[in-house]
Amino acid sequence: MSFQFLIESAVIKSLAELYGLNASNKDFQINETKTEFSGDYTIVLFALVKNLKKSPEALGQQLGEHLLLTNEHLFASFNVIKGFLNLVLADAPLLHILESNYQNIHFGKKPATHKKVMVEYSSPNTNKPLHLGHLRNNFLGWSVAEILKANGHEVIKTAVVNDRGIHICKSMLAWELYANGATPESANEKGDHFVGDYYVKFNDEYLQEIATLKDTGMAEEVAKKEAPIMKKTQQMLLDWEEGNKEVRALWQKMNGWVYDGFEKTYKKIGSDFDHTFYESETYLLGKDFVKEGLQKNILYKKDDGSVWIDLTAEGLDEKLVLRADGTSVYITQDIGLAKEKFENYHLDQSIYVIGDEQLYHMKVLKEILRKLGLPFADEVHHLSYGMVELTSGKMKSREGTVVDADDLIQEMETTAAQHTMELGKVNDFTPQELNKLYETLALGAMKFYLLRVDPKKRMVFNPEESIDFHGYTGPFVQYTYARVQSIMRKLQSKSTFNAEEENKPTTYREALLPLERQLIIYLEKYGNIIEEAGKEMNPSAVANYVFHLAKLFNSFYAEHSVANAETNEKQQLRIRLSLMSSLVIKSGLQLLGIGVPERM
RNA sequence: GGCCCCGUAGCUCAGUGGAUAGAGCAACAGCCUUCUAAGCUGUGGGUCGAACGUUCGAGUCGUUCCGGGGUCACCA
Repeated sequence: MSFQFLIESAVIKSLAELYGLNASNKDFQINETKTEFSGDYTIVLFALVKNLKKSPEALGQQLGEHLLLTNEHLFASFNVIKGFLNLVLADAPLLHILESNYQNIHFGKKPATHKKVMVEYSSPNTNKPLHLGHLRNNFLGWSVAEILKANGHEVIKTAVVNDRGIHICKSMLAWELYANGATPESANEKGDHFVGDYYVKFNDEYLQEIATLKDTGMAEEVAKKEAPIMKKTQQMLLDWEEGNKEVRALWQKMNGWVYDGFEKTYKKIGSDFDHTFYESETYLLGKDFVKEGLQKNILYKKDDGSVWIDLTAEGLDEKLVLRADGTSVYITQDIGLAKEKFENYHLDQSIYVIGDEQLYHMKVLKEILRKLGLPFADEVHHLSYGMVELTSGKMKSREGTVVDADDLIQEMETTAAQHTMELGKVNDFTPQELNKLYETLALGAMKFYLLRVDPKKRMVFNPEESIDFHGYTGPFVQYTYARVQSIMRKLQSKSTFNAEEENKPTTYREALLPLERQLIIYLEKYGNIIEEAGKEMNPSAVANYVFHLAKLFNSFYAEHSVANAETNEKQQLRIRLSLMSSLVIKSGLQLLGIGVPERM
């Protein structure tokens, strides 16, 4: 029962008792009181004024008095300024929140809803290593899954690995032509990078062949099709589809290398999946729907035998769903896979974490599912996110500006090590402990940096900024957690400190000080944040919250001492405040996939 | 060109139709014989892309325009 809800209910009740008004929470607004005014929560009265034919001031006065009278346990006082009724909460409910939750690791989380949700994210191609864009996708998908769990849903994390197709054949062919049997082991390279090199090699050769053909007077468009290396690749794809043993063996071998590499990266960044779909196993799905769609006249066949759907009435275009030769296109298998997901897992909702460049594609998919009359069509949700750009513009593999995920992590760890050494606070750590700390900080910085912005928006990756450990960053929040742990260690080492005593419920007689109040009120909102972040599927709401919480705690920390509190009662209170702050910070960071160090 | 998204401080971003638009970075000025200074406190910095409109009230909603991006593949 959040304060927000309690106040809402109290206001509705008062409006009924005072004026016989049957109001709902949509008829008025409750805001947090702005810092320049005194109060904790504010009722905005303007919307009510019309119905009640009263001046805002008079209404505020009457409502305030009535609220205070009927909820003396909740409110301490009120003031009215223009159309705003500012309410000050009493200490007792604040202390109650603190007392009953400062050790509650489930604080803010929702009870089970029995809603089953699948989150598909990551979904890499097996022809090159992961880059910065994949990181945003992975962090986002993982975090949204955790946030949905915190909202009480059952969540299944999945990846769809794009392991077949012409682009995969490109690296295979290049390896065959130029590798002389080299392997990741012989080259001493991570498997995904190794294969990626041959993908690059393919493109280099391809461009050269095009240039050569153009020199003979061939038009560029024709040259692109006629380049021998491209023809060989296409042949390889045909061989693959026919199940040619050698091609399949090569394919398996090279994909295996890539998976080894991916696994290392996933493990490092903490991505995990309950199930992985492989396109090589799903790409034939969906063809049945084409037959069905033709029978129902939802789809139509062109003269060349290709099958289309007309979505012009929906404001979209005509879209091919099956090639003239009867082979699937991307959307064909998507239709099949969508059904597979719902039927095999009995889902209530299916979320796709995919970049916004595919907004149109996903819209088309949903529309086709709807037209086919599939009952789950409306429960397909595209969680689209914006591209990550560099300060210099877009990442372009051709210009070598793609930020590689593994490199980036390595760089961040190096930076974390530098900062840590300079500060010299953990000189007694073992090398293992140090490495663990660097990893926690590096990933904390990266994840926070990529998750703190609204997923829907494009974002700029600024290397210097991302590596910053001050201000609105992961390490800042982690630091705040470590600070609390440090306080507790200090207290426990004191002979006067008694753990038994510390756990006894306390009755507080001294009034809460402003920062103590603010902290409790802010901590109490955590549940609302989880709910909001879940509804919007937006981890940045959590990042924002947890940062402000850390900020607030640090102000409190600078202003008030825990160890040398004025009285024993204040010390007990501040210990609980500190514990609860660190607990919520840890919990919130966990939802972002970020760990906390005990010392840093 | 059609459709979709975005324009908020020098930079990166917050901002459920409500009070004098906020953070971080960068700049400047303070604070470590007391719990971790990866911190705290303060100062400066804005025509919320532009114009109309709706509203008691617009950064937020609507229309138009300007600027940026995405997409409209028998690519994925």
